[in-house]
Amino acid sequence: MAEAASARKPARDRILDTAAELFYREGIRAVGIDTIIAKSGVAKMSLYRNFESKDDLVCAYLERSIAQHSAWWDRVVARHPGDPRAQMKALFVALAHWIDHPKFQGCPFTSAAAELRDPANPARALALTHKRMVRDRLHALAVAAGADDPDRLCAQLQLLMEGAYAAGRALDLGPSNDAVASAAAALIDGACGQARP
Amino acid sequence: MAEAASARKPARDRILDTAAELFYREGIRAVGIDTIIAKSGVAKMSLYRNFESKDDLVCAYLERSIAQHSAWWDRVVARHPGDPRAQMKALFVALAHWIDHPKFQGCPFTSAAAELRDPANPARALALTHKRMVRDRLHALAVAAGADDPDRLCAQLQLLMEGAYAAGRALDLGPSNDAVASAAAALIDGACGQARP
DNA sequence: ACAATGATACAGACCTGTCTCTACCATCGC
DNA sequence: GCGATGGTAGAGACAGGTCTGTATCATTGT
Repeated sequence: MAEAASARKPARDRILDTAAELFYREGIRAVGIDTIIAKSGVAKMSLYRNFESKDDLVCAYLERSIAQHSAWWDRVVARHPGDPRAQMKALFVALAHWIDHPKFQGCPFTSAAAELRDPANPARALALTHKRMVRDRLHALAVAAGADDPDRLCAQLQLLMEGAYAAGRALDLGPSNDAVASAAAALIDGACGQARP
Repeated sequence: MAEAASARKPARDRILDTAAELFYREGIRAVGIDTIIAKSGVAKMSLYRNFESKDDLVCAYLERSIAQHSAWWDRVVARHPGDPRAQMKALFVALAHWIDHPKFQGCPFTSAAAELRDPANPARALALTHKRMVRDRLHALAVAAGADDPDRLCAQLQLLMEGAYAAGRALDLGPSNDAVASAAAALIDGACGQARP
């Protein structure tokens, strides 16, 4: 009776799962509607009954990715309650691990913004809004850690974060995970003085 | 007798100029052949007589960009002969300026790699080869500057470089130019000990 | 019987690449 | 001098494919 889990899920979920995997792995513009419906075993009308358009599907994909990223961030931060400096460092260690994952293909939001240049594209707006949210979170951590210049530390760390995404498998620049965490630690320690361990 | 310079240039140059501007500003996949020939005032057959295919044109665009980037690098480095530490820092200061230029739209090679995911695509290969060349150059500078761990410093600096490209206008993360140069200086000085000024 | 879904055909737009035809202009034979 | 010739380039039609999105019909599970 019970089939494979994927077939039991409602059509909308199967579509979104397939679209997310393909969009991330092969790019948004490179993946057509026909490919998505073929790979998810769904009728085209089931897709267009659940999503207004491809753009709408792309937005749903990005929104789900934002939620996943946010949950990941919360999980990492929760491992060092009350210690913002350790939280920041842990984020970069976790990022380094994610970059080494075989399925890693760069930052989905940066890639989406690179593919969708039209400033009016709602998917692009989603990606940019997310980046701004990450910056705000980093900034709050920098303030909490007592950085001498939180703005600067926050900007530096986001540069590093973006660089780590870009230089990972997306550009296959070899093992850079060590460099990510060490550079972040150097910048954090340098900016927070030697106050409170 | 003498017309505008643009009209006097041979067709191939006009095509390449137009394609480079459009590819960089709007993305490679977003710009079609018809747009290029319309904007450069050239016949379609003139394009296909000078370039085998669109892929070939994309490769020519990237090759020219590589040459321009290489010349830019040489110019910056030449300002501090025999002083690799100053050369590295100057590269990041120059990069910060370039990021603030109104026409800046991210790293053309990173964008190309994000748009062209097929590993067999020759344009993608060009972009990745160029990134590797940049790393080698950075590595040579790190060695010449007497870094304690040149591999690590080189990796960190390239992370920073990629991050600066990604976090610039491409993601409009506000003024980060100061952060780029200061982070680079902090990493360089930290890695080179306090030896030779 | 009914609602959701699969399958498929189709319309309209766009994209790459080919083909034909014409115009211009420099060079060469005479 | 001067007309013929050949190379370069503009204009536009066209073929073949792909993409998004719609409409129609069959199927299945309850």
